[in-house]
Order: sequence, then structure tokens, then C-alpha cells
Amino acid sequence: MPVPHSAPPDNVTSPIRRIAHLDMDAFYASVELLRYPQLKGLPVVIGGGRRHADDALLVQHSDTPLHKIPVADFPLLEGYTGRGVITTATYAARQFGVGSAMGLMKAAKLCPQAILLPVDFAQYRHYSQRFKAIITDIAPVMENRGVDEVYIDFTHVPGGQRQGGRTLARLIQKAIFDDTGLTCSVGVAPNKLLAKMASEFHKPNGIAIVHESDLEPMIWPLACRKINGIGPKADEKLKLHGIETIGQLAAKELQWLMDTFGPRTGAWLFAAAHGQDDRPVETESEPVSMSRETTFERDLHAVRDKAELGALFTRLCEQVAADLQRKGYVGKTIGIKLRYDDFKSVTRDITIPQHTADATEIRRIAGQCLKRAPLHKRLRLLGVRVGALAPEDQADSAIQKVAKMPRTRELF
DNA sequence: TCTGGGGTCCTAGGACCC
DNA sequence: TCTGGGGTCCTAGGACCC
Repeated sequence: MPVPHSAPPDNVTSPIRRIAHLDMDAFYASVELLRYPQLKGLPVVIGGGRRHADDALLVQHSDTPLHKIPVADFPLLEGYTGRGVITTATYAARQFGVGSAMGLMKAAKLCPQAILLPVDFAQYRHYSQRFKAIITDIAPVMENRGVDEVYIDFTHVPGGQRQGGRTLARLIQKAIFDDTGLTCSVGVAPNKLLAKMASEFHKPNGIAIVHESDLEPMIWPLACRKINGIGPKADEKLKLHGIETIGQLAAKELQWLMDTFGPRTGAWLFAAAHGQDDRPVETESEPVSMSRETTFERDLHAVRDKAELGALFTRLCEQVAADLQRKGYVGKTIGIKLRYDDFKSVTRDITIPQHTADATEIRRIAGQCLKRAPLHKRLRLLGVRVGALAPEDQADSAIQKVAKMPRTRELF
């Protein structure tokens, strides 16, 4: 007997889900080039510079019309002595083997003539807001994925279905370029997972369209690592089982994946390998935690550097408190993070009965956390975190909480 | 010459409750 | 005394992402 099912009536053409992933091309470097066009084509490194390199730049930022600074006046990595890492490197710098997440000291060895710029988040945020505003003017359903990436739901946007989304992607690219001078790459696919992979296909300033039928020829040959969510650890484990490509992953049985990687991860891996992902594009999200952390210029000892450490600790608490207050949140889980000289980290946290955004209270609880952490090794990093956030005006006071609590829970 | 800072989500054990 | 089966919350660590 045929099983009745509810397919949409033929006269209604339900639009095909079209999700775009838009990725700004070399965002930080491109923004810096807007300000320093004379750096075009040169090896430039942007990173957490400190000490003399920053001092030199500070003068330039404040006193001189920036575009008039001769290239020779930019600080070079040569002789760099700080602890920062590279956030972005231009293509010219990458040719020397320099890349993001690399320590600046190492980069200075590889390419001492590279120009060092400090990260300027205020500037990146400004351009970030600008390109996102341009997108939402055209396609309102947009999800933030950090400063330089977004997902956009094309499905119900007028023209969003044309050429699989290419027409709209082009329109958005042009609008962003006309306004900011920045380029981006876009992937359009039936879901976020595939769109994210597609946006990498034709970088920079490219567009890639992926349809369901493209899974086998376009996605399966890719390395598993290209799946957003498979990092170095998972990749290593997959390789251990001889799985290098997404196609090889797709050839595995669901049950085997669940037995090998756990039920949740296994099921997710299976779906991902088959190009399946039904996560919606989320336009709103509430923060879960806010934190501040700092790596010291030299490792500090809990006893010998007590005063310095104490002052830093208080400052971090004040910064987190200020962040919370500025954004209108309160939290009730206060935590600390320590990183030792051997790079091992520990965390400690305490949940308090009432939400807070008060620096003194955060400092008091964080101090209790610190007492529970091992302090015999030297420290390289200290962090303070406030989690279990609630909007300031919705936070339960202790009294409201009692009132809302059911008097008895009669389950039997 | 080691390796930033700001996040999210998941897991796993234990406490505690019904 | 031992034996259950949920459920939620808390804590610690870790993977991963931008």
C-alpha cells in the first residue's frame, strides 16, 4: 500500500534553500592597506606587537598624516623582542614562510625586513559594521560570525534564487566594494556547512555556487579538515583510520562512526560528510560569557611578583565589569584562567547566588578561585571570566527567584 | 625564539533532588 | 544495607573557531 505523504502541491513552488557564506578577503591586511597604500606589495605582518615596535608606531599614529609616512619609517620586525603572535600576514610576507598564529620572534627570523603593524581592532570593527550594514540592506537575514564573516539566507530575498544565488552574491560584492574598497568571497549552497566550504573555492573576490548534485565531484575530494568543526585533533584521529577525504568519510557507516567517535560526534560526522546540515541562519544571539586575559611580558611568580600580579588581576576584573556594564549584562559564574610557563592552563570558577557586574564583587570571587589553583609554577597568563550571563534588566533578584520557584514538586 | 585574545560548545563526574 | 532511574546544576578541561 502506498504510504501517504504530504508533498507540497505542484502549483506552489517552494523556494530552494540558498545559504551564503561571505568571507572578507584578508580583512585586517586589506583595511590597513586602505590607510597605508604605500605598503601594497610589501611583506607586512599584523600582530600583537609590544615594546619598541609599538612605541614607534604610536608616534606615527598620533603625530603624522599617515599616508605621508615613507615606507622606510615603518618599524621592521628586525630586532623584535616581544611575545606577540601574527594575526595576519600579507601574501608578500607569506612567501617567506610567515603565517598567522606564528610567534613574531620566529617571523622576525624568517623575514626581518617585514613591516610590523599593531592590530587596530577599533578600525576593523568600524569596517565590519559598515560591510554588514550594506549586506542587511540587501538581504536582512544575516548571522554574524566574527568581524569578517557572515552567513546570509538568500532563500526569500528577491532574486536570491537567480543563477543559484550568483546574481545576489555579485550584487552584494559590488555594493561592499563600492562603499569600502574591500573585496570578499562568497559561497552559496543549500546549507551553512557547504556554503562555508564554497566560499573558499574562488578566493579572493570570488563566488562559488554549490548544488546538492555537486556533493560528489566538488566536496568529496576535499580533505576532512575543510569541514568547519573538524580541527587538528579530530583530523588526526580520522587519519589514524585511513580517512583523509570527505568522500572517504562518507563511505563509512553511521554505526561505525558512532561507535568510534561517540554517538553525537559520529552522527554529526556522518551528516557532514553527506553534505547535510539544517542549522538555521541565526540573526540574534545572546552572549554566554565575557572575559579578559593577558599574557605577561615575562613570566611572573605568585609570591615574588605578588604586587604586580595583584594589580593586573584587579585591572582584568575592572575591565570585565566595564564590558558587562557597557553591554548591559550581569553574570553569576565568576572564573579565572591561569597559564603556566609550561603553557599548561587551568581554570577555576565559582557560581554565586545573585548576578553581578560589579568589579569589587568579581574581584572578591575571582580571588577565591585563585586560592584553589596551584601557584607554585611561574605564570605567563592570567584571565578573568564572567559566565552564566543574563541581560541586566532580566536578571533574577534573590526574591524574585524564590517567588518563581514552585513550592513543591509533586512528581509522584 | 615558543605558542594572543575573545569566544562557543561538548563531555564527564559528582552533588543533590524527586 | 543495597538497590533504581531520571533530571538539573556545578565544575574542570578541552576542542574548535575567528
